[in-house]
Amino acid sequence: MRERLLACATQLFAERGVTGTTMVQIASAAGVTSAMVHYYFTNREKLLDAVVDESIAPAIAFVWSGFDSEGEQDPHALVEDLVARLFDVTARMPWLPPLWLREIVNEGGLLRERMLRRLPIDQLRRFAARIDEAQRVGVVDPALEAPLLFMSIIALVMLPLATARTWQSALGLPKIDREALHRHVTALLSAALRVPPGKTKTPRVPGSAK
Amino acid sequence: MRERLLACATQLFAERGVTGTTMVQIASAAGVTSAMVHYYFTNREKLLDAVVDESIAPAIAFVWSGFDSEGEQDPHALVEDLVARLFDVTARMPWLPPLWLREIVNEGGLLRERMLRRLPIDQLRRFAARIDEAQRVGVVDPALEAPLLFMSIIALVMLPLATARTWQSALGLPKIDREALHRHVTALLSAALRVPPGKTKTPRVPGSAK
Amino acid sequence: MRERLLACATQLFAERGVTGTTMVQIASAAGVTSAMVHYYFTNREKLLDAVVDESIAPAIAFVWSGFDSEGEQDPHALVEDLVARLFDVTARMPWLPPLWLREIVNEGGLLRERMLRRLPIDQLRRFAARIDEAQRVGVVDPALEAPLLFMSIIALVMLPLATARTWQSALGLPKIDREALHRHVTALLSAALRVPPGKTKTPRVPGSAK
Amino acid sequence: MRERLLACATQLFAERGVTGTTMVQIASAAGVTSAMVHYYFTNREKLLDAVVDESIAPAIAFVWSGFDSEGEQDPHALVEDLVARLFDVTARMPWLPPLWLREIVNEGGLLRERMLRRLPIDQLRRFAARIDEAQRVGVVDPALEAPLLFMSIIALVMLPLATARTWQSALGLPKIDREALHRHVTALLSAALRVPPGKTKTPRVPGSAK
DNA sequence: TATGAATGAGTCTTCATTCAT
DNA sequence: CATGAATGAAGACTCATTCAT
Repeated sequence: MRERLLACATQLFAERGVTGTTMVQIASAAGVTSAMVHYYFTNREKLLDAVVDESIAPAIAFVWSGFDSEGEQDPHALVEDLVARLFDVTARMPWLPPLWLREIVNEGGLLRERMLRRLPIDQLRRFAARIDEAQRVGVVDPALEAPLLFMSIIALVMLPLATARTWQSALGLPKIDREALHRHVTALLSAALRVPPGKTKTPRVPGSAK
Repeated sequence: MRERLLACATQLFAERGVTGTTMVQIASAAGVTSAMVHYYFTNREKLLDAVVDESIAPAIAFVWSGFDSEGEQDPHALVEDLVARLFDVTARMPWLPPLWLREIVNEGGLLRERMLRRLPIDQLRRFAARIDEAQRVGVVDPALEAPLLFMSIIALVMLPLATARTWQSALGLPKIDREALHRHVTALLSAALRVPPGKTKTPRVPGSAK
Repeated sequence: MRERLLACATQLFAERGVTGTTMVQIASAAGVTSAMVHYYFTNREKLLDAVVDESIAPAIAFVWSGFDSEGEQDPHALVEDLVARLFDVTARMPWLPPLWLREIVNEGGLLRERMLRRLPIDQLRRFAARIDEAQRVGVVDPALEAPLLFMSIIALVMLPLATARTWQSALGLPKIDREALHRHVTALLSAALRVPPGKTKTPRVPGSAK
Repeated sequence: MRERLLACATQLFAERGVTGTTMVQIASAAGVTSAMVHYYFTNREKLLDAVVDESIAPAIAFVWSGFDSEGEQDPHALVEDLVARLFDVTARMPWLPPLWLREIVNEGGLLRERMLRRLPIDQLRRFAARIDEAQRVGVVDPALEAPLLFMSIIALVMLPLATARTWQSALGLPKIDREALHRHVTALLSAALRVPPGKTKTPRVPGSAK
């Protein structure tokens, strides 16, 4: 029952936003009384904690899993892998993109504070560091801002996925196809990382010269 | 007073979300009673209408202004111009990115329905068409999905801007610098559009052969 | 303007009840702002006073006018005259019956207290006294309760007139015709007053015997 | 609790009118919070529905009960019976007369629409038809308007009962005595129905002549 | 006279929360 | 575990009233 309620809460938070979802709605989505939600989570606040800890955090952890272990990795493969993991996790948890955009990324998002503490800051920093190094080595276009790249990746994947089914189709535009989006983002990013022909220069790897 | 209230409403909607903002909050942000908000807007619904019509729609219109007139334009310049306009408008209206992300792009956003009717669908479609043609002509990397490109641009610019001041700085990461972001996005997109060296082929312009 | 507002107020009070009518409604019915109503009447309370004093009281006074002067009068003619005056006044002031029923006769009516002070109690009492005497003299059926007769008359005339146009017609019953109602009430009352054949006895007028 | 609230609501509606009664008043009359009224009735509108359906309609139904079954009935006895039932029901439900007058009979009454659908129109029509026939047969004074008679009866009984305790006593007139009123109305009506001596003629029963 | 702007109190309604069962 | 009954606080909205212009 507890998981059921948690799932319903997560789902509804993604659909209607946290502020827009009442305890009764969550309860009746799970087929029980709102008193049950209090029985299991005591509080609205504690329910939000649970959603962050038990729904969102694991999803994020998955995205970064495998980043650590794979010691020296080609930055291109690294990014490609990251994108793949994002598509993987959002396929299994379609509530992630809207929830992420609305309640975590956004200023004033209600899950933000809670999520901040759980973000893999170290990994984010290491990711930026690795890109930066790749730029210095001349494997990645130095025009990019290494610290901003991760957010760009997130944006490219998550935002289109967060726009509901109705969005594009309502405009008469083609519905977003996950496959197409995956190809599109991968193409876009790999082209963006690539060092432009003219700029190719001897990598200024520290110690490489002499 | 009316404009003042509208500005406060827009601002608060961006900060706390539409559902998270009460009439009293809007009123007292403007230094008046909540009754005044009803005096000028009659309704919460009508207030939302006004925010869409008078705050958001003009901002969006600006982004697309100048798209029509400039008949035949190089797609690279086109994209660059679009990005520039996005940075221009968000500099003057910093509430736009969070509001856009939370209440318009997102599934279940409360301004969504209202905004859908006012979106420049024709221009969106023409933009996609122009990219598509540029791909056929061989001026833009054919690996990209033309209909998705616009959303990618929006995502790359808006999402980082929507993450509040606290976001990155809280992580110990460098605060997002608009200038840096502009350079970053421009670099990323121009690299992405560029046709990769190997792929360069004779443009298959319809009717050009024979 | 003052009279205009008073007329609108009276009309609306009759249509929607006093509690159901707002100052703004009255004002806009007269084509002005609600501030004007306060300008002329200072208060909602004072407006009610004015409606009672200047709209209702005169109407009631008219009903009783001519009762005093006509010294000794046949009770049958007296009742017939009363009914006639009721039909006369309600023809000119169609708002009277609903207002009377809802706000004056009824327990908790908002104009009640105010009207009580202005009711021609003396005349009511004299009317009852005269009927009573007529019963003792044997000109009116002694089975009737003299003190209740006046209210019966009011009821027979006012209540049907207070039922709006829609009432009877909505039921598929014939719309109430003032002429028919007048005939009906007159017939009903004159038959009711008449001393039944068998009961006719020598009038027990005090002092008449000897 | 639900019945308690319903009773309080009905009572207060009768005393102060529907518009003049707030949810809080009803709630605190029952010793609970206004939220409870919403708990049981969801809505003010639905509360009004409930009052009509569960308080008023049954009372009205009782008045007409026994009208159908008694096949051929003397119109005089019929009217007498109707009056008796009206006195019966109002003795048990003293809120009926004021509520009836203010909110159902009156133009703009708030329970009107709701009650219209539940009125025993057929019976009203059959009642008029029966009186009409009695007039043709010569058993009832033909000067009366058959379709108006029912309303006259209602008026004669309900209006005096609706005038609160304070009404007559405030005027120094004797308080209305139910017994006296019953006798008075019965006497008045039976005299009114009776065919006047002179007019007695051979009933023009269809088919009786020849 | 007449208005528009402004307010404070009050009304209906919703919702998180509690608690006895 | 699960519910129904109950509450208090808050939110949207209305309305009488005031006042400067």
